[in-house]
Amino acid sequence: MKSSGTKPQETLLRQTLQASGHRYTEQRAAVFRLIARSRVHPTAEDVFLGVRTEVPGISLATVYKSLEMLVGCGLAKKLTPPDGSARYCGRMEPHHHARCLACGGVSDVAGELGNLEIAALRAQANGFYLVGYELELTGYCSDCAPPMGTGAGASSN
Amino acid sequence: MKSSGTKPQETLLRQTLQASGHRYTEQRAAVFRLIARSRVHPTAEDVFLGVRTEVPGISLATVYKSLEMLVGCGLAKKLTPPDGSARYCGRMEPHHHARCLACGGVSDVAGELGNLEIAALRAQANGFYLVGYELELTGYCSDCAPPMGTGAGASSN
DNA sequence: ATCCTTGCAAAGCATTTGCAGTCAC
DNA sequence: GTGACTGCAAATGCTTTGCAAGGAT
Repeated sequence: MKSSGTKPQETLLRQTLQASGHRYTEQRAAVFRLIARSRVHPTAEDVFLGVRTEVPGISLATVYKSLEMLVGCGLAKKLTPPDGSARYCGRMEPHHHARCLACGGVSDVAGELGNLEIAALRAQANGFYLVGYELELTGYCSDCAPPMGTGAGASSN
Repeated sequence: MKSSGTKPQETLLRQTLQASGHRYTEQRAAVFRLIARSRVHPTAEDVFLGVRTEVPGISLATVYKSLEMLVGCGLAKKLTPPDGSARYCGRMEPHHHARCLACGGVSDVAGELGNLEIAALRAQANGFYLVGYELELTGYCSDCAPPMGTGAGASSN
């Protein structure tokens, strides 16, 4: 195995923090590592519990502050389910989110909207300057059976 | 002008409530009317303040209960911005939501995802049974200038 | 040495809940 | 008449904040 003294991920964090006038700390690094690695969109509390194994003394307030700072720097994204607490996403490649109506879990779906679709949206969104988008799919994950004979249909609101 | 003693909107509400085993009350009707008519995605508090002009004695708790019930019946939709409080949407035609990064306002954008796009999502969402979706656009509304020379780009996460 | 960050505990909000009286059915 | 709904107020739970001590640059 090859080990480099400094992981590229850490370098990215250092540089991004510096660029936005923030300092690199053990706590922020640990929070970043955890959400970047996680695939389950942890809540702030999840991150807190997870990070405590690496940084035993960290406080929940620090986790909140770190998460918001990462979001501000573009290193994480905040998901806000209609129920319960906010969830964070550290994988920054373009993808959508699929939320299960039964178990509440949120999983990632690869892909992004096509250019035609985007162009159509721009045209419709009269006068709105489009910067980004967030597509959340709702339905039932493979572990949760749909409530029988549901007519397959996808409706926006 | 032609006036019918009972408005079609009220009938819809009555029937939907009955169908799901709930009762028709003045408070619920007022809440429903307000969000069905509103174009600004009011918060629970907004609804509370607005409905009080029609039903002076209504309480905030009742507004919350009514809103959640309407969402449960499919007569309203709940939007959960990453900041602040939940917003409700009573216009049920397919459309997207555009949230302004400057003023925080949410406006509607007509349209729905194309069938090709949906099919692609289904294919990607391996094992996920798709029921619906919610597309939120982020950017700057016509009243708020974008922070100058921003490279036009739309990125999902 | 400077000033940003941390950790703690308390505060702040939005939302929910328990309960007795009231109302729709 | 019965059971659901309302209004009130207290409770809950997530998130934020103030401040003194500690750490990064």
